[in-house]
Amino acid sequence: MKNPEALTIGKLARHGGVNIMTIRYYERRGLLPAPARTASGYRLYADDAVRRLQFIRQAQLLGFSLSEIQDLLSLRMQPGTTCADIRMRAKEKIAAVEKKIEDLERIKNALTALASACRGKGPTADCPILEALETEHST
Amino acid sequence: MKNPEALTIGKLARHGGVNIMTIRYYERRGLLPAPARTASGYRLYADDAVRRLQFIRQAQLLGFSLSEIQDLLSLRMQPGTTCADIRMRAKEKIAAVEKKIEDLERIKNALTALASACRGKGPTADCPILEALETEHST
DNA sequence: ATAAACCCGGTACCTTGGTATAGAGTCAAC
DNA sequence: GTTGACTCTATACCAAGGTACCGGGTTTAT
Repeated sequence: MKNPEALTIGKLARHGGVNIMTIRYYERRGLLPAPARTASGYRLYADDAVRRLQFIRQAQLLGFSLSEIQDLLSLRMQPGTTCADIRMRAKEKIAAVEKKIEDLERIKNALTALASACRGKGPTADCPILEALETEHST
Repeated sequence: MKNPEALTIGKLARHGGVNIMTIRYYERRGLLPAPARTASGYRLYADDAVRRLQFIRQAQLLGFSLSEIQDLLSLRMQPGTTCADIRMRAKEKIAAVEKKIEDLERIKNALTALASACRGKGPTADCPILEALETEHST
């Protein structure tokens, strides 16, 4: 290991704040390219692996699944892909997030209605929340 | 099968709009009590099984996990449990849902900012979305 | 020169909420 | 009296995103 910029898997992991196994997992999934190896088989990563890992982590934080990230990464590689293609993925994700928020709002409203119907006194036999759960009711 | 209110598993499944396997799965998980059996081993459900299945389905729609539903069901059984105990579960769930909504709002805002920074023109090399993903950035 | 720390591949395991398959037995109808 | 629909148990499999273990080899530091 004479190359000063080469990282072993452990260093890359610490750098990126992830587990070593996660890195190997990403490689198996095709999210990280297979790196160079030493004569004894140790993985050696160049600096761009750090950026790549960063990319994956950030995209995950923004709600992209690993498959979607794979898609973004391969889009980026393909010549002919434009900024508009990427932006479309972002817009789709925004729409999906908005839908999820709406679903959760509906759930929250239903739960709030139930909780406020319950005086919080008495035995469970009289609990309006439990009663409501036993009967069909469009959320 | 002489009991007019006894349901085979298939009928219960159709009644509740779930798969037969799902019912057996719920039984294994302890969400549905083990029903009576015919001499040949067929499950025979009474009417309350329909209500129980309903309960599970409704609670799921409100965002409760199967474990939480199990908790609700056993609470209901335990003498001494009050309406307030149930209401507390509902309030906790409301808080969890609110937190999830906040997380998603933050994600949505970050994505929206990225998408609006992207003019949607040019090659991916200049895409501000991809650039942003490669650099640390608190969402 | 030897112990500690690191890395290898392969496989199995975890969570959540189910679904599928196989091989066998049972029930109802014609 | 047999065909077809139904049910049984047990086991395996799915997505998603990892995590853990095992038995071994390697590198580094003292």
